[in-house]
Amino acid sequence: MDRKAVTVQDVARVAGVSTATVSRALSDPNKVSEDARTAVRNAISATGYRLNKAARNLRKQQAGAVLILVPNLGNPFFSQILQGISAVFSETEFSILVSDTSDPSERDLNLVDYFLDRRIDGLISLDGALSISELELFKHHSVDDRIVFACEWSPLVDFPSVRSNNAMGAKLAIQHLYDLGHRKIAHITGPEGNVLTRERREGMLQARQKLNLPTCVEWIIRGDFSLNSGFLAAQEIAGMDDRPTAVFCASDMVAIGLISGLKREGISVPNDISVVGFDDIEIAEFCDPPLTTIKQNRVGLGRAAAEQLLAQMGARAGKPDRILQLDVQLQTRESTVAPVP
Amino acid sequence: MDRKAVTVQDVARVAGVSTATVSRALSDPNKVSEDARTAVRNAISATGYRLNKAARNLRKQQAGAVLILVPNLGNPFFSQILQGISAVFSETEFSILVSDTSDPSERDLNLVDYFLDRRIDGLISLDGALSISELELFKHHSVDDRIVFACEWSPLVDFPSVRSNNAMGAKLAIQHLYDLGHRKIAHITGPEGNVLTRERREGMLQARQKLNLPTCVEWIIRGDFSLNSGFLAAQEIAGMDDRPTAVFCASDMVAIGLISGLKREGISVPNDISVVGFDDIEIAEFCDPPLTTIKQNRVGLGRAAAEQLLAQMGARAGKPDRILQLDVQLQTRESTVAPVP
DNA sequence: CGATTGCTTGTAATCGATTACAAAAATAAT
DNA sequence: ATTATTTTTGTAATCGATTACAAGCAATCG
Repeated sequence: MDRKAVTVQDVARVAGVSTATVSRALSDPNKVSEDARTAVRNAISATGYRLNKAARNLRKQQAGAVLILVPNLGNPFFSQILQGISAVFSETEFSILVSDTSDPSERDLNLVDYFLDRRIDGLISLDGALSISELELFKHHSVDDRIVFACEWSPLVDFPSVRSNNAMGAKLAIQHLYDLGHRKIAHITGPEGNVLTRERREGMLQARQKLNLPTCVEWIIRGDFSLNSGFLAAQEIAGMDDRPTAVFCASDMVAIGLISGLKREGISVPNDISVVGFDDIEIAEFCDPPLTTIKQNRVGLGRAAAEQLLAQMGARAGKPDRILQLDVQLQTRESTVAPVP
Repeated sequence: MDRKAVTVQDVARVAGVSTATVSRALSDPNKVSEDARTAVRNAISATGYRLNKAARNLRKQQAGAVLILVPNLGNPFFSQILQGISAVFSETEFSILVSDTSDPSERDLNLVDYFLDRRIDGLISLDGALSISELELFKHHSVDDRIVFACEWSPLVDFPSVRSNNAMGAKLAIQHLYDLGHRKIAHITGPEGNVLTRERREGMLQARQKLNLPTCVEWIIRGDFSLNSGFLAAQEIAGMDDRPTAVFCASDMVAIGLISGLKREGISVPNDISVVGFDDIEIAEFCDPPLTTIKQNRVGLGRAAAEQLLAQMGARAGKPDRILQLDVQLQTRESTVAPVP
């Protein structure tokens, strides 16, 4: 670190070739003769040469990094997607920067500045709630072809996106409860304005309609994906005249909060009320009772998003501009049973 | 993005000064006259100039980034520390790179290469299990003064470290159980070789000795911080001739798995056995029963580690604390009660 | 045999900001 | 008024890799 850096110049001198040849030997070996190639290789190991990324980035006008926008780093759900993304990029030249959009100290920095400052070459956003002005800036500076949404997405633009089939998940959940014999099914939603909330609620309403299930507005309870919102919903349900026999929750966290709350109200799960979650977080299996839920392939989702971004950054000509929807599965456990007659 | 970049040259021309003055106006404004400063400021907004990080980094021989090593990104415990780290660095010039040490694809790359390739200026490791060869390489290339451990640390070296007072946590847990009247207290450890496992076990043994509690080897059960290891430990406990009346778990996840497993065995928490966790993860409050646990200040820990690294890198006036130990608190909930006589 | 093509190589400009050095201007001191 | 000192400024070298351009050389072709 301290000793003066070894540069291509040094390698060139030792190898008895020019710097251009060294550089070519590194980036595109077939452009160089066999002799030169081995000479360079030897010189590199003799000198202990290491390529300087900053110099390359400056010359090539790139950053060598991508930014991952996470709504909440403290949420295990997102961090597993991050794991998938990380796995893909670790095999490339790109480093990954991580930024938490819930962090107010990051909020003052315009996202597009990351691009303009040449700090990143691409962006994966797990946050669908980017402001319209931010999104317009992306287009205005024409960096919109280097952005991918993962998990969540913005309904305001048609950027490429990788997501789970949320509507399908909702349908699987409702169908499962229906098959068990439930007819009075409640739903605890996610936060208003969130695309996942919308997709899951729509999917549920469609399934409900198709099965001719009664729809009681009281049974659609506003939540926000959090443990606490589930806990609060339990009180609401406990106070209902016409109680549902099953509840489909927009997330596992809500479901766990709900179960905790229902117990507090003296209502047993699954005996009195069946509960279905969404996500299949790790802990779902160890709840009491173990949670029936909709399983998302989070790591796969991250991987797919990363691959998509790499494709876009590589082949700028053919932009697939697609929406990739990953299937979800019903994971049956013990929080759902047939209703007592 | 596409249009030719605006450089200091352009700003200099518009402002009617030299590039040196522009650069100085940006990095050290008091080195420049008031007139020049405003002229530069105006020229910058007139031209829409943005500083090119790659060029600066090249010239200043730095990377403008720090690497955060996380043992497992999918674990919410670590990601909250990350949140604290992120909050600090977002106010600086540094970007944060994140790498998952459990990811095999990252394993082939020597960590010290990140430094040698000038991709990072500093490193925060949440993983205490770095190999001795890796640690020696750090010293050999004298980058060891730009490394900080957070949460975990390596007993093989004396790099600066920010950690929770794990022994204190263990003592608080044992004392709490003792005060409730428990005398037969079991412990489910973390994975062997882990420093946190060691600290928590030692702290527990010390507290136990001080209180003159019986120590039955059977009551020290090997775990690995995971839900499943807690679940398995339940079976072990159920099969004991002399059952403990309380269990202190090395992590909340273990505790939750344990409670789930005990229920499966027909053993009730807290009526038959009291349980204490460690970490106070968000869900601990919503378990059934809500979990008594040792609360760590994870975000604070991340912040402290970040501040420490900044101090070491010289970017900030700093405290030279080599080892910073953060206090932990007992969080009493309903998983612990007095034992039935 | 001269001309054309293809492969390999080297020279030198380039990416954009920083800074050593020296000169110029402004201020203080004698 | 002159010298010494400080402040402000500009010129040009520098960081290290990439690549446009041109040239050298051998092989192929008519």
